[in-house]
Formats: sequence, C-alpha cells, structure tokens
Amino acid sequence: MQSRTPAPRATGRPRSAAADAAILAATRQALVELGWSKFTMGDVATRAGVAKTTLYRRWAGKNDLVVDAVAELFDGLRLPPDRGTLAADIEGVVLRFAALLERPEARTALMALIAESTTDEALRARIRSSIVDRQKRLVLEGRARAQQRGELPTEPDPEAAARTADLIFDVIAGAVVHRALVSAEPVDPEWTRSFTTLLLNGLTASTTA
Amino acid sequence: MQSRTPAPRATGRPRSAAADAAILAATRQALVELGWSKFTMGDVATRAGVAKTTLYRRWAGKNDLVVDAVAELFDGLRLPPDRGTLAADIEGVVLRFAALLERPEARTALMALIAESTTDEALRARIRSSIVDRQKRLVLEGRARAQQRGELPTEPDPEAAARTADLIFDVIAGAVVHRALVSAEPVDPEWTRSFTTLLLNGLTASTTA
DNA sequence: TGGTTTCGCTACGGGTCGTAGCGTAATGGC
DNA sequence: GCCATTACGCTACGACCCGTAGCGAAACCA
Repeated sequence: MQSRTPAPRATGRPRSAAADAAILAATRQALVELGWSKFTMGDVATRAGVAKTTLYRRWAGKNDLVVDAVAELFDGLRLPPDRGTLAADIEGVVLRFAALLERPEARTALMALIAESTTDEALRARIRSSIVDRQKRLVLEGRARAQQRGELPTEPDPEAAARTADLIFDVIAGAVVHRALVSAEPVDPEWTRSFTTLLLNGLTASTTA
Repeated sequence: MQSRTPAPRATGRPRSAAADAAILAATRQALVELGWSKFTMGDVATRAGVAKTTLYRRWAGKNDLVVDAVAELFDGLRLPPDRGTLAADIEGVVLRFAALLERPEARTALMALIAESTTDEALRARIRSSIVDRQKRLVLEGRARAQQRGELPTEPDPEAAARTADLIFDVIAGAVVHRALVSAEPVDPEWTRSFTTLLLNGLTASTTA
C-alpha cells in the first residue's frame, strides 16, 4: 500500500482520498463484470469518474492496482470467536475463506495475479504481504488456540514449528482454493466438515466419511 | 484436442502435422520466456515459422492454444510403479506433480487459465478434460491400490466414494499447487514426507513433524 | 487436369497501452 | 493576499496487439 504513495509532501494539492476509494471500488466492479482479460485501465477510470492519468500516477499498472483492490477484501478477514474446539475453528476459517472466494472479483483476480507473479518477483512479494500473510495469520492464531487447549502439541523448535505451520496453511488454503476454483464445486458446510475430519484424523482413520 | 479439428476432409490439402507440433512447442517456449501477459499470438507464429493466420485456423485464441500446449505436458503423467505402501504412492504422485509445476510454462499457464475459466465455462470444461482429469486419475488409481492392500476401507456407496475421492484430490493437488505457486517454496522430498504423514495420520496425531 | 483445402503473405480497422503536454484546482508557506 | 507546489481532467499521440479479409501458390485426391 505505502509503496504507491511517494512520501506525502507538506506542500501542494493533496491526493483525493475519495478518488482512491472510487478507483478501488470501480476496479472490483470491473473485475466482476469483465473478468481479468477484458479488464482495462481506461474502463476503470471511466467507472470511477476519474482521468486515466490519475490511475497511472498512483499505480504502475493493472497488477498493482488489482492487488490493492483485492487486498481490501481481505482486510476484514478475522478468526471467528473461539468455539471451543479445533475442529470448529478450522471449519470457521475454511468457511470464511470460502466466502471470499465466492466473490467473482476475488476468484478471477487472485489466480491471475498468482500467474503474473510467476514471472514477477516484486509482484509476488506484494501479494504475499498484502493478501497471503493475512490468511496465514488465521492459521497461526487457530493453531495457538488449539495448543493452549492442549489439542495440539507445542513444538519447542521454532524452525520446526514454522515449517509445520506453513504445511498446514498450504493444505488448508490449497484445498479450499482448488475445490472452489479448479473443481468449481461449492465449499459448503458438508464439504467443510469432511475436510476438517480428514485434516484432523487423516486418511487411515476408518471414519473418513 | 479434437474440438479444434473440423472433421478431416477426404479431399484438399491436409493440415501440416509438423506445423502443429512446431506451434505447440513455440507456445511453450514463449510462455517460458515471456510469461502470460507478454505472450502474443504473433510472437508464437514467428517462433514456429508459421503465418499468424494458420494459428487462427486451428485455435480460436490464446486460451485454447495454451490449453493444448500445456496439456501435452500432462500426457506423460503416470502413477509410479507400485511401491508397496500408500505412503510411498502418495509421495510418488506428489513429487511427479511437483516436477510438472516446476516448469515455468506450466506454472504461468495453469494459473492464468484457471483465472480465465472463472468467466468462461467452456474453457473450464476444456481444462478439466485436458488437464485436471488426468491428475485426478492418479489419485483414483492410488486409492484403488491402497484399498486392494487393505490400507484404506472400501466405501460401498458409490456416491460417497466419489465425494471422498474428490476431497482427497482437492487436498493433494491443492496443497502442492499452493506450496509451489503461492508460497513459492520447493516441493522437495522433505516437505512431501511431512505432507504425506499429515494426510495419513491427521493433525491430532502427536507425530505431526 | 480440375476441384478442394491449406499455407504464407500483406493489409486493415479497432482497441489498449502508457506518456506528454496543457490549463485548472487545491493546498501550505510567506 | 500572493506564490510555489502538487494533483487533477482533458486531449492527443505512437506503439503494440488483436482478429480478419483477400490474394496467389502449394499440396492433396479423383
């Protein structure tokens, strides 16, 4: 976010905060209606009631703009209140994440940005700090809760603990994204319950389904 | 694949199979060097030594072309020979899938295509039949092996069995993709072993790490 | 040889990109 | 109140890519 604001000067006309909000909202709306490939900067400018040059004064291009627009959706991503069990917490996280992925602007933008990030290291770092880390925090918090309850063992080695947290995050976020976007099936309570059971007990448990 | 071939006529000049191969190879090379956003049809035509019009006679556009080009990478995706245990089979599948995702053309193309597919149902079906189902088959085969060995219970209800298979597929493929592309960390044997242990035994098992 | 289809090539209108230039609006310092 | 400074809206522009049309030549079959 601060990477696009060039150190606010004490003098001169200030940038319009209203324009910022209008542009980001217009960006999300355009993503919904047009998808990624038909999304254009000129269109966003028109929707926001703003000159095209104003967009380029704040964002270097399509990618940076969309990162900020989508990141705002993840601002409200919080862990649900403690429900007493790890299973309930996991289901809560999965359903909240899935609710975000049901928004068309999030679906199309997230995958497109990840695709771009494979050939743009700076963009990847931007996505990580603006979006991915906010999701990951939920996993870390839920894990801490479970360890306090004694549902999960506490790992003394911080490196090993970090690796485990990364693993769990990739499994949860990966499964939800794959279910929602690749398989294109709903992440409903039924699926969420099955997934949570699998994650907690593993494949070898006879109570898979 | 056959959807782009308009019923081969008995008469007239046949389409050049060599051009087909050259175009698909040039497509993959262009994806590697340019990524998705800078990828253009004209560039592919030049690389393949072919006129741009020839591309459009066979593929409707960028998306269809890239689907076929990337699908060829998945042709060779097979389940490794039986290694005797479910754990070994899972690790084999994960590592083979990860090897594909290490190729830059696969990374950038798969995510971009999924992004496009969120606003293009026909493309989504195409991706499913050309790419996703081939991965899924590996999971189904590995699952059948494990059930024959008695490592996994056989589910009598075919609908429930299908749901379970879908779940396992989303978990495996999702975790690998998320690790490789979002977290951008290597899917090496160490991670694969940790993941397999988690998948088999679940979070609650004390031997998480 | 004649009919049919593909191929390479050129050219084109339409659209997007990202930037430059200009006059105007809004702020803070004096 | 005046000035320096910065943001804004607007227009225009060259560059690029898209997808298609039209042409003559090439390759195949009957």
